[in-house]
Amino acid sequence: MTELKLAAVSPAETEILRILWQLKNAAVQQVLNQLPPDRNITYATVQTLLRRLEKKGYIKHQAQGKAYLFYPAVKQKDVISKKVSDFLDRIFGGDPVPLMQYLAEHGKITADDIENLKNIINKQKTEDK
Amino acid sequence: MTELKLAAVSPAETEILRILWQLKNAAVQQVLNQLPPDRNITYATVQTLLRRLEKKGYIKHQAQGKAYLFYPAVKQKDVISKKVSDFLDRIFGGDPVPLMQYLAEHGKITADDIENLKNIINKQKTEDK
DNA sequence: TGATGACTTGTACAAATGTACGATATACTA
DNA sequence: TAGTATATCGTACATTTGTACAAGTCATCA
Repeated sequence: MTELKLAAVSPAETEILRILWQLKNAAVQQVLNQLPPDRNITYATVQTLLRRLEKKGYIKHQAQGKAYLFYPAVKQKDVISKKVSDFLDRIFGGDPVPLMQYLAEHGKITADDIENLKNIINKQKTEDK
Repeated sequence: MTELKLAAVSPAETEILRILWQLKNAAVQQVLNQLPPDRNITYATVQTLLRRLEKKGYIKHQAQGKAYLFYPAVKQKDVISKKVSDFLDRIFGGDPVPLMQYLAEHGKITADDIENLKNIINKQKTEDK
């Protein structure tokens, strides 16, 4: 249970962080390219977001020639954990079931996905923490 | 597909709105009581949040003696739809599966819940929009 | 070597957010 | 009817957030 004692990640920052996790590491430009086409945002803005994430301690960077290569400094799981739990509290009072339901109804979830979930929770019952 | 053309609901506002949906209608004090005990927030703050929600068009009120009785003016489904989809985009690039997975792993989901989900998606296949 | 272009740094700034105080109005009680 | 508790209203205010320009820097190419 690694507690995250860092300043909160804002929504826009989360978006950037997600891309960094995905690419492992990236320069400003690469992050920008990875954003959805309809996401109108400039190079400068992405840069600011990265700077802020670094200041908050979520990412680090290393020089790579002229540019900086940014990379995550925190475990994805920890950040997601906090984000999801906050989100759940706010919108469903903490109960995950309605969210699952919502996703099943509107989230392009397949029967296979459900099968996998079943396996996940079965495995957990086995481990029986 | 009712488009919500209202100003975005902030996280703190969402929390209040959720309680209003739950109680159908409530005065400031009742909303305050419904908040988690560890949620340190004053009467005045809840009041401000309610005022903002009303200004944004998400709730309305009617006088009830000295106090106001607030009640939702938008469908829960519409707000949740937008919130979840934004959240998903930011944190998982829009893919609902990782979130489902996360919930299954950490979300106190039971085998029965999964069974219900299966029914939901099966029914959808049937409707086959 | 000097210009070109890609980068970083410094800075800005309006709007949104979270939080709440003080003043005023009002219903109820003794 | 006067006092008390309870509400609303007007305001405030520090931060955070989203977004971005302009100036300075440095590697590379012609």
